[in-house]
Order: sequence, then C-alpha cells, then structure tokens
Amino acid sequence: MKFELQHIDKKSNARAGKITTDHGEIETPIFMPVGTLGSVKGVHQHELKDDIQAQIILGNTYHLYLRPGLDILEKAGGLHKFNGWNKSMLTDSGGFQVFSLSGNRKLTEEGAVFRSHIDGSKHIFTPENVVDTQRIIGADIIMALDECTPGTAEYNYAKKSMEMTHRWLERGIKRFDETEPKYGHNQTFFPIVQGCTFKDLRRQSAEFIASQNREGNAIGGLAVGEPAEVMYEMIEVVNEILPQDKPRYLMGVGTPVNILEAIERGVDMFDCVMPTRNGRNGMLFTQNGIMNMRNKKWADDFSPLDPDGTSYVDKVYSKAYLRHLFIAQELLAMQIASIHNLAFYLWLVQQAREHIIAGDFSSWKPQMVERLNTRM
RNA sequence: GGGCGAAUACCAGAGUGGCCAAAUGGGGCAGACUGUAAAUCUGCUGACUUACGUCUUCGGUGGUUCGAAUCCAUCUUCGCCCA
Repeated sequence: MKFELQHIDKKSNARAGKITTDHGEIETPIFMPVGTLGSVKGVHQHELKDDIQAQIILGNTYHLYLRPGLDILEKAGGLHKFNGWNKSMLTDSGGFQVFSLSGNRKLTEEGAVFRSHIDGSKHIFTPENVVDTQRIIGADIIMALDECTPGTAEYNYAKKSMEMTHRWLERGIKRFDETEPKYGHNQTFFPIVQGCTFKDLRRQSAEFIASQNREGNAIGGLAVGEPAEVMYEMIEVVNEILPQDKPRYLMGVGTPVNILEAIERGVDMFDCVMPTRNGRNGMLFTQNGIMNMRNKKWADDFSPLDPDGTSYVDKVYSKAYLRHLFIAQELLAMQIASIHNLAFYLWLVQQAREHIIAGDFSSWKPQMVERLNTRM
C-alpha cells in the first residue's frame, strides 16, 4: 500500500491524498461502504462501481468466518474472487463484535471467546488468528483485533482495556509480519487507537500506535455512546500524534456531519452502516438534510428523489414513488435508498476533497454542516 | 312467509354484568438507528387536556340493574337454512 499526501488545508487539518493498493487507487478523504457479509446490503457491484463510485468496501472477519467459513473463502480464492469486487477491500477484525456482542463473549488475555449468534457454537478470536483469517479473506487492508471500549466506560476499565489492546496489537503485528498474502496481492495491517474518552489515554494510545510504524492507522472506540463533541475532541488529540504521512481511518463513523468534522480534524478514511441501514429503514441523507421517506408529506410529492443527487435513482424515481415502495414494503425501496445514501456519502467526501484541493474547505464546510442539520 | 345466526374503534376481530375507551393483528402517524445478531426496534392511533382527569362510544330505540358492549323487549340491516 502507498499513501501520497496531496494537499493540506491551510486553515484546518483537513487533507487530500491518494492511497494505492494492488486493487487500485483511493482518493481521500474517502467513505467506505460496509459489506459485512461480503455484500453491501441490497447493492450490486456495478452500482457500487459505476453509479456510487465506491473505491473500497468493507467486509467483516467475524461474520465471514462464521458464514460462509474459511474453507469456502479459501477455495473461492479469497473474498475478491468470491464476491466479484475487484477494487480495494478492508476487513474489520471482529473487534467491533467484541463490543456489540458483549452478552455473547468473554475477554481474556488470550483473546475473545464468542458464542456464534447463528448457532451458539463457541469460538475464540485471538490477535493471531484474526490475522490468519484476514489473510484467507484476502482484504487489502486488515485490522488489528482490539477491544472497542464503550464511550461510557470508567477510566480504570478504559486504561486496562487499552493496555490489552496494545498487547494484542504486538501479537497481531508479529503474526502479520511472519505470514504472507495468499492470493498474489499485497496486504497491509492497521493498528487501532483506543483510550475511550480520556485525553491522556488517547495520547498514550496514539503514541503507542504511531510507534508501531505501520502503513496506516485507525482510531477506534468512538461514536459508541459518547457525545459528538467529545468524539471531536478525541480525534483532535489523537491526530496531533498520528503521523501526517500515513492515512488515518476513523472506524464506524458516522453521520454526514460527523464525517465533515472529522475531515476537518485530519481524518482520511471512514466507514459506517448508516447509509445502508438507515436507508433500509426509510431514511435518506441529502445535502439539504434528512428525509424520512415513510412520512406522509411525501405521498404526493412527484418531484425527483433528490434533484441534486448524483445517482441515477435520484432522477428516475420520485419521492412519492419511493414512499409508496416503503409503505408497500417492496424490496426495491431499500435498494433505492441504499444506493442514494451511498452515492450521497461518496459525493460528500469527494466534495470535501475538491474543496480541500481548491483551498476553500474551511468556508465550505460550515455552510454544508448547517444544511445537513435540517430535517426535510 | 318461517327458522337460526350476526352487527364492537379506519379494517379484521376478542370481549358476554363492574378490573372496558374496550385484547390482538393489520392499516395509519411519528421517532430511533454510527468498525451491521437490524428489510429492525420504539411510541402514539375516540374527543378535549402538557398531565391528573373529564366527556362521548360497542347497529337504532326503550327497559332491567347501584352499575350494561355484555341481560330483556322491539326495530333495522346483513348472512345461512326451510318454504
């Protein structure tokens, strides 16, 4: 993987850059659609590429490990071959499941013991075996196993948790450096900053992560229950320390406003389930605010879904039609909403990039944030 | 013409003397969702009220009763059966 820092905004920490993997180039800041089980829910590859213009998507180690399982993925020749996505891919390690499946797992120094949410069977994820698994999946960027600490955690817990994440990191890096990619393309390994909502822990973690000298770095454990302002503060603290010349990935974030705020603070990469999940649940993001497509006010609004939208669905379909599809529970509703939202997210980060390059990001951003905050 | 059965909120449908403004489902209205156990979850859905609460409702009318959606009489409508 290669990262080229192309522009730095003069009035903020916003940056524009370019990541190159063996599966292509990624212009940053970038949003990465989430495809947990190897599919961005409801969206075809050609729509992702040609319409949404996604440059990289995510997969999830925990979910893919449980289903279809490593034997199938290995026989398929990796996830790229299995799902037909020939651009870049990143896999999360299962660290988020340590957080979200908290009732079905137990943490030990060795790793995280899970009960499968599918059949209840018992499995252990270790810093080493999630590297092996991600080698088999074949993602271009693979993530360290971490504990995603809840935003409400106590200091002592957060500190212990962070320290274990650091120990896990050293083990993960060791395994990564001892092993080779399986399918002829390179893989890179990102460590993850933790430290909850405590500045000193965040600094300490960022120092440690930076000292590992990997090709890119991630910030985890944010947007997990803490106020947005606190999240922004943590990003600032961390980004003062993480190296300038490497991409910074803010995991799991977020709303369009969250993303612009984080870009301003020097983040380059984002992923979030919001555009797809909220889309499936009837919520559309637009540059003029959010729309709940189930609301009656759209029932006879035959204007285009989003006159400013970049996707074909924005022009072909009307608000009234999409509302009808949602009310009637037609599958197409979820597909249209997902495509629209992803296209909007990609458009938004591309706009940010263009304004960073043009040098007017800091005047463009607050105006956009204000528009995004309205409810249509 | 005769017999039997049924009529409950937007729809379907429970309730068969007080715990009933009335279960449940659908529909309707709104909200939530942040490294996806989510095509999911939550609230509201007679009127007035922020709420406490008050008022009006279970086909119509009249009765029995301290009290009726529930019991009685009668009428209306619908369904089935007999002629």
